[in-house]
Amino acid sequence: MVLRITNTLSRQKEDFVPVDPKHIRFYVCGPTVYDYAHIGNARPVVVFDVLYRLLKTLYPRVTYVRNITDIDDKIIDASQKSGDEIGSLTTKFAEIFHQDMNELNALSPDVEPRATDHIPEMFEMISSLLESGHAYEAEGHVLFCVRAMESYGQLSRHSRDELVAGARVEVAPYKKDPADFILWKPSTKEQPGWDSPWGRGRPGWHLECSAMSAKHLGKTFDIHGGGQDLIFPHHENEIAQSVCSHGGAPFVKYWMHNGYLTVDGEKMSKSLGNFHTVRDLLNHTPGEAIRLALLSAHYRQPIDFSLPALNEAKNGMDRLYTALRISAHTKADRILGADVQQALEDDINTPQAIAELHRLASLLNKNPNDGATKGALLGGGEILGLLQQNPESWFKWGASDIDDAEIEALIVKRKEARDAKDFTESDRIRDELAAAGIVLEDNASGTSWKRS
RNA sequence: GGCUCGGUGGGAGAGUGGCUAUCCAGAGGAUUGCAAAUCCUUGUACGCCGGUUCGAAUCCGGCCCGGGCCUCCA
Repeated sequence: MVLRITNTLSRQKEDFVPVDPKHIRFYVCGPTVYDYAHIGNARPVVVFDVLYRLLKTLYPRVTYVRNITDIDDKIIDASQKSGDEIGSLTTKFAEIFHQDMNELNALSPDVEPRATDHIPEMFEMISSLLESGHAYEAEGHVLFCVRAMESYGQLSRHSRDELVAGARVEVAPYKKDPADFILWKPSTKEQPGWDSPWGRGRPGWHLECSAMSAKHLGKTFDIHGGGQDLIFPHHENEIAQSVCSHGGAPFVKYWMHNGYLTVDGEKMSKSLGNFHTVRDLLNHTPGEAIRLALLSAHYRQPIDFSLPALNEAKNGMDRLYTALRISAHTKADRILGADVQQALEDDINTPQAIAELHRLASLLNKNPNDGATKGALLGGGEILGLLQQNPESWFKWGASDIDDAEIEALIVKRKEARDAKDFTESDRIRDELAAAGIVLEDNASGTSWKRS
């Protein structure tokens, strides 16, 4: 079986044929660091992390690039509101982003370029576009001229003529056509800026990804991912900039886009108050449960995120970890089973892969000494970025009024009561622990416990 | 209006031209001092109408309903 992925360019599932099978290169649009990451930001990170892990098992070398946008008008606004300098603001939120994504078991990309480190590359790209007649200067701005690109609109299937003809917002007076977009814009004295051949200013939003992907992956590379909402205009404009500044060289072979995340059935937004930051969720749910929730629907489907859904994901992880706990003394070598691999090779079908994990868990529950099954469960978990800790620490995760030593002491007391057939006392202790959120499980090897 | 993605059992959510998805919840049973966990058994399903086919929830056409995008957005 070969890897198959749905390519937004064709809207079809295609066999993945690498540009260079010895070296896979892919790029995902990363965060704009001006605030805490929300759960919607986490979805592409987690989804493309699974793709990254899969590619690494299939090919000898993979370079994964995910940028950090550290110059943007939203950042400027946040800086003015908070009074923090832009540099310290972006450093702070980039660090928070890293911590949060680490809690979700997302691997670091191989390269994590920052926009502000690539201003010279952006200059180069703008110059090239001006020279080739794909861009023009107007009132301190440099704009991409959509009319100069015959194939503009292919990814989003927008007709260039329609985009040129109609616009639903007021068109800036310096634009030749409403669909033209900014490559470089002037900065006031208060705004951050760089001296450029076109005056002091800052880059337009789309430019950085074109400049950074070319620098770190080359003009033509395999996969570019991001959220569905980036198809237009962001990715469409990336294609325009890259193709036109690279003499028509193909840009990206496979475009992948993850679906939207809603919260309680409604689009997440600050005004609706249904806004979950990853950090908030991590305060009362372990990262792997959040990760499972994000992977429980196929990446292209919309996913509704809610606290009950999150709780169900937690239960799902509990079930998988229970099988590992039952087989704790079984030696196993981690191995990626064929069923999990095939599920993921089929357009990253994570729900199918998770179902396979559950099948393996059932097998292991029936036969805890089966090292091969345990190895397959661990290996399948690994490629999904799940089951990365030992079961005991999983079940002891969380805070309660009672600490581990007290729990253990009460369990010893309960055992003494049970040995003496004093079930009134042993049940009283169990109830006391239950009231504190501790659930006991008696089994052949003794009593284990977990925080519920 | 243009583009686009969907409508599967109580809930979540895959998949396939004919064969149990899986998980949660429900029912019954095994096990247990009683539980918990686990195991076994178990009900209700593929929006509507046509067509192709020996056979369609799965392919084709039409219709109904819902979501998203159309220059802030993962």
